[in-house]
Amino acid sequence: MADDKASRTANIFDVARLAGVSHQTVSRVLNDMPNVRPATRARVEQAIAQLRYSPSPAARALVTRRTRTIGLVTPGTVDYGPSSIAMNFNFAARAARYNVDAISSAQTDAAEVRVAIDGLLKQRVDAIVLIVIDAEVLAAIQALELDVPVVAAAATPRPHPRLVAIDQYRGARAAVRHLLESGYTTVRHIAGPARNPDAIERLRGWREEIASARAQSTPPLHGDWTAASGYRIASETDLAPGEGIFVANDQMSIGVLSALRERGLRVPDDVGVVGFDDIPEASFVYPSLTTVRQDFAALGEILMQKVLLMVEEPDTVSETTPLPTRLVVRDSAPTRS
Amino acid sequence: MADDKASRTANIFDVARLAGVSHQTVSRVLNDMPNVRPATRARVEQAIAQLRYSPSPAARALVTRRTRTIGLVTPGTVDYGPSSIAMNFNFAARAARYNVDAISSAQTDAAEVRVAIDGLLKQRVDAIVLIVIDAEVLAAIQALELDVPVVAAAATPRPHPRLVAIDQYRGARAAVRHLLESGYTTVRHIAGPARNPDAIERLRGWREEIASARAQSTPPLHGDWTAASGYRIASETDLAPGEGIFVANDQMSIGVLSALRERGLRVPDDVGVVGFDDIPEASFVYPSLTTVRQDFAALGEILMQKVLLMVEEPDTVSETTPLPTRLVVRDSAPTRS
DNA sequence: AACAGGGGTGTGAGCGCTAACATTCGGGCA
DNA sequence: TGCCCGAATGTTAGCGCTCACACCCCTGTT
Repeated sequence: MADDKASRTANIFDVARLAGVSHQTVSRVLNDMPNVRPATRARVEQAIAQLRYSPSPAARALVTRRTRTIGLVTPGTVDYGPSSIAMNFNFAARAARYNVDAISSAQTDAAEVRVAIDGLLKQRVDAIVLIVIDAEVLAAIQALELDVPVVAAAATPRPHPRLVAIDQYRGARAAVRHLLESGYTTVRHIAGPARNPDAIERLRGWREEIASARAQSTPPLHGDWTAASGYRIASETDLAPGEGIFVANDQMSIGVLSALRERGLRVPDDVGVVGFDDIPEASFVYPSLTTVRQDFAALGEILMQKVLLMVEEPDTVSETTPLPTRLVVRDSAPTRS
Repeated sequence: MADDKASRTANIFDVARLAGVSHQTVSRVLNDMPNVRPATRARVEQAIAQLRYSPSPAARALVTRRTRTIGLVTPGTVDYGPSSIAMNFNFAARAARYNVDAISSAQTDAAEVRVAIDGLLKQRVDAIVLIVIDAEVLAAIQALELDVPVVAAAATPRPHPRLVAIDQYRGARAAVRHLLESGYTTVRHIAGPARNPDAIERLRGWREEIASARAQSTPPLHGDWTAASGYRIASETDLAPGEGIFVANDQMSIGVLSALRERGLRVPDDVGVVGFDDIPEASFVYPSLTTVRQDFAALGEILMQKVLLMVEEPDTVSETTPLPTRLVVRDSAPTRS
């Protein structure tokens, strides 16, 4: 198996020599530049294949000052929503021939995330993507004015050029409206973390829908997205039969259903429950969960589109309209008039 | 904000000049080499801080031929187990000051994964980590003999130097034993995908425990890890009261519980159910799920340890003993004598 | 017939770092 | 006093690319 010279991997000069051209011509072929005769191009491509040559990203990055790598900061959890977004973003990035440098960071405070971002910057990523971070952390990062584009997946009351989101607000309103229209007297809200942007938007949607329906308002109860927190809150809270509960995600809903069961409150007869996300298990819990479905695949694509735009023509970047959601009605809050 | 010269980012020479030393001395400081006078080191460090200098990974990679980046191939799903492993590996990699180049790949066939791996190789990653891939795909990759270390998280009957795993086999045996000891006449198995290594080991554990207890054997039923598949299988299968069901993961268990409920089979009175993974929702489904807990955090660490070993001293790499699991008993299969 | 122009290709420099080697300097010892 | 040695530092040569520019040759125009 001994190649020419200690069988080190081929470089652009090896290819050039084999194809009988200069290294610059090889470079032109590699970068799809015009002004290369088809016959020459073919010879070069043949040489590339024969030597199993692939250009060194390091050498390229050194001179172009672009790494074709995007830094992705994911929350240090395995929650369905964030994980789905991350995964779909990964697909989209690959389709655009970008690499993803991923880093999981518990997003407890700005310092934590700052460290993660600094790590990515040291890698000279071309852009940074943040997934549903704490609202204050998000603000802190936005204020940083890094010299690399930063795009975040997070909901806000008004569209922002550097944010991409699913329409949590309208999704929440639809969920609450459904409960009210199904005859529940009012709707309580078991919310996500108080500073999570998506949680805030769901809460806002709930609050405004309650207000516009002139239903009785109650204070929101904040969980931490986990089933355990949903269970705890639903166990401790004073719930009247006839009320609906809008839970900010499906995992917490599972905890809520468990608590209601223990307390002898029947769902949907005594209490209606609507979740958010439509996790794959939502149809199979008992009772099956009415919930708000989000199109994470589309979000991943849009995230990447925005990244490309910010990297390539930062000036043209404008607000992105949040993606719509869809209410999926199941047994925990069936349609009744 | 105009710096000296068009405010391009500082390089090693800028630091050297500011500190009044040669660039090589700066390099020595950067790489923690000995033979630098403490006073000199301090001056250099001061200059680094003042210029906010950070060394270019591209330039480094170009000369050292190491990128300090590990390629991570994750399945293109958001399943709890693989996601947890990926996340914990990410933490461990960061702790070891390595970057993670992540790539999600639907692991349907070897070609698919091959493309993902080739992409990582083109990035010149120092090592590749594969997460619970199809067994045949795994074999195909192992056979490839890439010139980069490849470590996989996947269970096998016998330990392998390039694999790291949690002891699925013994976990499965414990689960099945628990059901038998609790009085169920025999235990059926709703397995994972037929070619998934972890699924295969869980199946093997089930089969051998059944055999050694001389309980009646039944054919395994293969799902695809989703609640929907668990539901479908449990709906279609002929189940006798008094039997236990060992389900290869918790999501499928949720589907199974749903199907049993519809069929009027009570859990645990008529049928006992044990899952695998101990997802955070396991305590909150109805009835709460007896399951096998895996220590994904530890697995992530061990994965990284193995990677480091393979990168730094490939010859000393030996088999790793699979990590133990823990049976968590809840209502779907309580302890009874 | 001379020349402008452009497609096709080659040459040289330099991106920012590390590795290898060269040099300096200050003792300790004969 | 001179020499040697090792610690501390400097110098030079690439790593493998792209960019800017130089060059060639053929065609079409005046």
